[in-house]
Amino acid sequence: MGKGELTRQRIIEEAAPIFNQRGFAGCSMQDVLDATGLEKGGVYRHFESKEELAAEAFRYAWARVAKARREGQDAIPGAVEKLKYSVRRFAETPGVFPGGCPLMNTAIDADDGNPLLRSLVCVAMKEWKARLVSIVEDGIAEGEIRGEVRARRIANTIIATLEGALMISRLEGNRSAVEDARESLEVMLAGIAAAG
Amino acid sequence: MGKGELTRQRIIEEAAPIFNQRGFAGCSMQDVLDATGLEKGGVYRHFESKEELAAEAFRYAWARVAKARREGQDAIPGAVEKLKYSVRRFAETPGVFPGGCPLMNTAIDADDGNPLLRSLVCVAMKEWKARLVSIVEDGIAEGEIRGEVRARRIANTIIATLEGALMISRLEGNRSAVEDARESLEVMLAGIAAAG
DNA sequence: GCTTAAAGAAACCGTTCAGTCTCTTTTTCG
DNA sequence: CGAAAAAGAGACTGAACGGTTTCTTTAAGC
Repeated sequence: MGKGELTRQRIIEEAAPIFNQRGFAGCSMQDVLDATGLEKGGVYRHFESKEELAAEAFRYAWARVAKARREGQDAIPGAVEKLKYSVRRFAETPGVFPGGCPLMNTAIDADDGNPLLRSLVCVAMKEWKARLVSIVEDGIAEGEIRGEVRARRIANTIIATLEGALMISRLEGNRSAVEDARESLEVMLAGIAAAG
Repeated sequence: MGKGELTRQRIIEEAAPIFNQRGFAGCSMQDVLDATGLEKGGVYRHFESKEELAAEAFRYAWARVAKARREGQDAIPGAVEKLKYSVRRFAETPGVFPGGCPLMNTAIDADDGNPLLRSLVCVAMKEWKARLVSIVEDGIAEGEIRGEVRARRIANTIIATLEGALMISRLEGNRSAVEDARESLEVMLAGIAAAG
């Protein structure tokens, strides 16, 4: 990797927390210059616009967060246990990235404009949901989860409850909401397991 | 109400949807001028800063949304039924106000800055949660809800799930997430009722 | 209807915005 | 080491920013 690529990556890594904390409109290029110590020319050599930088910053932030949340999940046996682990893992890592969840932040920030960022969030959401759906469907196929359980409903509920709880927790400055969400989701997940 | 008060109110009503859609930093005073048809002097006579206008706009937007969600709730008998009604009502009115839920939007927009807006959101959240907690506690007192149920956990879960689902639904452009959230919450609420 | 105060228009302020361009410095590679 | 290419500094552009001020118009109270 040449020096240029290295600088480009460094800009993304420095800019990502700022964009995540202040949003696209709330983060100026001057903020990025201050954070990186570069000048305009140094940044605009690597990105042709603020939007492109914001898009790369989101990609980076989401990759970091998604990886942290996924960590250790593959080793967990059983669909219900895997889902419970996902929930627990989310509740245990509310502060992996400065500014909260990039998915939620960018979704709210871009849902009434900025088609590029919006489409990136859409893809990220689809992937996360697909991962959860696939775990549920595996569990149904294995006879571990009751057949009438609707996988999409479970996935939507897990994502919604966790993300909503994170919003509350960040607003209130404590972890009670994510902990409560975790407990409620565990009860729900216990309820989808097949009898016996 | 004099003409001045009327104009002030009109500015708030016209500005609120824009702030809710684009966020504080993403909405310029020029946008407000365009929406109201007024000039700078006409707006700044009634508000001493953009922040004050944004605060009033949030107050207005949240009052409108909260009222719509609360509508008809008092007439519902029984704690569990009241909670179910709240959930159903939320799921039925995802688009009461342009730009989605002002509580979530402003929470995300202001959680890393803007203390004034942040504090207003905090109060709104506290009130909503207290309302739900009080319904659950009433249900426990009446023997309708099991005594070991933790009211705060129920309230946090309902708010988190609904708000998170609304975020997903708005991102995806359909109602499936809020419908799934409603179903899951109804199952949870059925589960807190006392046996018999 | 006249007077007075409120309301609004519009020019204006300094600052910051995203983005461009030129020129210098630093790599990189033969 | 030396030449070519890449990287970065930093001045500059014009537009948009939030906010102020002055002056004109409109509405309200007697």
